[in-house]
Amino acid sequence: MPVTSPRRTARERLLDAADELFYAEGVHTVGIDRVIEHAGVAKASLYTAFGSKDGLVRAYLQGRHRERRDRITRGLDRFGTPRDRLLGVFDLLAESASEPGFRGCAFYNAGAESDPSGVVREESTANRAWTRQLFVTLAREAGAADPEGLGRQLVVLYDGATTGARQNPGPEVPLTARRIAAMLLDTTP
Amino acid sequence: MPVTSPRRTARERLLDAADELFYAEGVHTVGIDRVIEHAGVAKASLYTAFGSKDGLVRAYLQGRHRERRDRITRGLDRFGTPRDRLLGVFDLLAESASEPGFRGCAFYNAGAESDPSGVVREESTANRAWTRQLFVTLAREAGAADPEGLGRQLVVLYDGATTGARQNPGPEVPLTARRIAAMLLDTTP
DNA sequence: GCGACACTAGACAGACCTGTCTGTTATCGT
DNA sequence: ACGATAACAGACAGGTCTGTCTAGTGTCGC
Repeated sequence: MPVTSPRRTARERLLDAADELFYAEGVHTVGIDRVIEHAGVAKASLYTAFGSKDGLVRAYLQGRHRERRDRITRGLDRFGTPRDRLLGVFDLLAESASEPGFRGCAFYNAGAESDPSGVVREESTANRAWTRQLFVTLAREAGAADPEGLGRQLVVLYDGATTGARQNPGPEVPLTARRIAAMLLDTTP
Repeated sequence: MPVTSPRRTARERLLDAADELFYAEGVHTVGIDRVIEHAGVAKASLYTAFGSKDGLVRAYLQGRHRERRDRITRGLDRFGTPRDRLLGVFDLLAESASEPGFRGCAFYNAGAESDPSGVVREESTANRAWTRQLFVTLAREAGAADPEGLGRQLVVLYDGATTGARQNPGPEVPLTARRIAAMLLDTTP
């Protein structure tokens, strides 16, 4: 098999289409037919690859989680000091929030109109747990006296920045959060 | 007519049912039939009173906005100093977030899975504008050097607290936001 | 008493949704 | 060459959704 498959598999195209449509319009609003049409794929291929719409939604959210993790961990490499790495999370959010098509947190959006039990909840808590742990770790590396407490505060800022940027796209809101985070770092060294 | 009407009108019962069901399960998830059944009302009554489901959604959001405004303005009366009044907004959120059935911001939840144009967007921006103005006013009364800037920061905290409390009900997250807000007030007097 | 009005009950249309099933075509390892 | 596998196209079933329409019921002012 070649390194880059000449023909993308149906599963990949489905996942790409789902990612695009689900994020832009919502997992509930977008129906199966829209996804398979956008992917150029037969309906049976979806059900052999993912089993159900729930399975596709789960794969979509898992992909969002993995991509977000990779983007952040890779993006933080460019920052030198622990302090800059911590604040860098907000810089990266400012970049994401400036890209066209930014619509806030995919997990929150998916969960807002789904029954709380089920696929969305699971993937959402996994994603949130990772974010929280990221901030705690960065706070510890930055020499915070209470890394757990500072991590909790940073999560509030991060959530607020994401929510605000959703209604108000652009880097402004995340950078406002970044400024508050910097103040937290400075006053509790 | 008596002061308290003996029989609640169909419109009122519909609005109550919509408020309960839409907030708990989402405007998109809950269908017309669920609402009229819960209200004990005929379908025609809904369409003569509100014209369409969109009309009912708009009335639901307007009611949420009005109730939230009243609860906050009334709730802030118990606080004395301008500083306490500003931080009191977070205390009130902590109380709301502790009530059973708290599910975060009704406007964000409704907007997460709706097309951006339309009813939800309009009511949502109205609600956000009011919140923002509230914080700017309170910041000014508290003697902030830059009320607009501080207001923006407080909105980020408020959004973060609401979002966090949705996934993690109880007073903890709003009180974390309150602590950060207090720090902002103290460091920029 | 009576007309206006608000409301109820429920059938119905037309659209859309998920999921299944049939049958056909193409590609690939052996 | 050939069987397995993957993917195609699309009809179909069964359900749910919004919104309309018909027809009947009660209540209130006058």
